[in-house]
Amino acid sequence: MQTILLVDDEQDVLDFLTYTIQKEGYRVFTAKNGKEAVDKTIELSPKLILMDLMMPIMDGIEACIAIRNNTSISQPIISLLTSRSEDYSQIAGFDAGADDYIAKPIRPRLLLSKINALLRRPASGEFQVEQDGRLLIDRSSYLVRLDTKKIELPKKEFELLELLASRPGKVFTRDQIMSIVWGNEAIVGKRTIDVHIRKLREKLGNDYIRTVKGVGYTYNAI
Amino acid sequence: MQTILLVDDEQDVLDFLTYTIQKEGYRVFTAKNGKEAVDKTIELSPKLILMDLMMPIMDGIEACIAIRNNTSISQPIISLLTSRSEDYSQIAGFDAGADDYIAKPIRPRLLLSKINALLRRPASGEFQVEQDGRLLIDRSSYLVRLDTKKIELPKKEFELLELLASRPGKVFTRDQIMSIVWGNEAIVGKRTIDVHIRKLREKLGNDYIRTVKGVGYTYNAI
DNA sequence: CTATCAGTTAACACCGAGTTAACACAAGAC
DNA sequence: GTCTTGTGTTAACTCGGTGTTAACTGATAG
Repeated sequence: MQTILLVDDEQDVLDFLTYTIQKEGYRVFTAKNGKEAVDKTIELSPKLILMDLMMPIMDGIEACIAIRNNTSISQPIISLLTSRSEDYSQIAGFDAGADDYIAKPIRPRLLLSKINALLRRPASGEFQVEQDGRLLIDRSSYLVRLDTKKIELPKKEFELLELLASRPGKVFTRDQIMSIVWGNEAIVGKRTIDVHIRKLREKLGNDYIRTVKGVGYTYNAI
Repeated sequence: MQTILLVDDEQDVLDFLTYTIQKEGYRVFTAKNGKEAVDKTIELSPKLILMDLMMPIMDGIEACIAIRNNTSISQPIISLLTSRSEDYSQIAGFDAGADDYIAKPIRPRLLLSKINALLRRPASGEFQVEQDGRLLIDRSSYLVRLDTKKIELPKKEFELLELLASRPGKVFTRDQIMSIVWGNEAIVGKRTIDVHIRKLREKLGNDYIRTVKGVGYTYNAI
C-alpha cells in the first residue's frame, strides 16, 4: 500500500481528495500548508505528494524546493495542483523540481489515472532515462545522447524514437506507430513515417533503426 | 465464433463497443475494472481483450501484467485502449506484455478492421518464442535464428514458417495454408506455396519442412 | 504408361520503402 | 510589427525486393 500526501489549505478540497484517493486503495495523509508538508514528508516518507500551489505560510513552490534540497529525505514524486489560469506558475513548478502538474478543477477519474501513472514511474524528481548501448534518451528534456554527443530532436522525431527504443527488438507496425505517435484522428500521408525515420537515421546513424519490409520498423540495440 | 472481452469503467463506452463489435459477429463479454478483467479472463478464456488503460481498483497495465504472469491462462491477445492526448504510459503497456495499442477516440469501422487484423494472427506474442532443436522463431522481432545465425525473412515467408512451426508435426493442407497466410480473398496460383516453401528450405535447410504428398506440409521438429 | 502432384528455375510486375525538395505553418528573434 | 528559423507534412520520383506466375522437370501412384 502506497502512501500519498495531500497538501491544500482548503479543508473541503482535502476531504474530497482524501475520499477519492482512499477509495482506490492508497494510504492518505494531509497537510494544510507548505511548512506542514515539509514536516510530514520527513516524518512519513510518502511516495507521492499532491500539493496546491497557493497556500499561506509556505506555498507549493517553496515547499517543493525545500523538499528537493533536503537530501536526507527519500525523494517523493511531487505533483502540483494549479487552477487553469495560472499557467505561468507551472513553469516555475518544474524549475522547483516538480514532476507533474494537475489542473484544477479535478475530475476524480482523471486524477486517479494520473496518480496511477505517476506511481508507476520510478521515484525521485529525476527523469526517466532509457539507456542501452551508446544511446541515452532523456524523456524530461527531450534530449538524446549518443556516446557523449548531445542530440536535440524535434517532438515528433523524439516520440518516434522513444517508442521504438522502448522495446528494442520489437517490430512496430506502421499502424501501431501511426496510432501511438500521431493518433487515429490524424490523417497523414504514407510517406510521413518514412521521412521521420530518415531524419532519425540521419542524426543517429543508420545502425539503430531496422526496416522490416511489409511489417514495420524496429530499434536495434547494437 | 470468437470471444472478445471488453474492459472499461464507463458503462457508456462498454455499451457502445459491445453493440459495435457484436454486430460484426463476435461473442462479447465485459468487465468494469482490471480485477474483474483478470477473473473473467480465467473464466472465459477470451481470444482477444480490449482494455482501457485507466480504471479504478486495478488499471489496464496491472491487469495485463497479472494475466501475462499467470501461466495457467491460455494467453489472449491484449490490446490497450487509451486517449492519446498525453502521457507516454503507452510504453509501459508494451512492457507489460500488451500486443497492441489502440488510441481513442476511434471510429467503429477502423476499430473493427483492427480487431479483425489482430484476430487473424496466431495468439499472442510478445514473449512467445518458439524453440525446438536449433531453430528459434521470434514473433516480436520477425527474426529467425538458426543455431546462432540470424536470418531475416520476408513477411510471407516468415508467416508461412510461423504457421508451420506453430504446431510441429501437424500437417497443414494447402487450403489451410492458403486461407491463413494469404486470407480467403486472395486468389493466387497453385505453385505459389511451393515456391515459398522452396525459399524457406533454401534458407533453413531441407530438414525442417516435410512434404506430405497429396495432403500438405508439416514442420519437422528434428 | 500416364496422369497428377510437387519441385525448380527464371522472369517479371508491382508495391513498399528511400530519398529529395518544396511547402505551410508556428514559434521565436529582433 | 516583420523576418527568420525550424518543424511537420506532402508530393514526386527512384529503386529494389517481394511475391507471383509460367513453363519446364521430376516423382509417384494407379
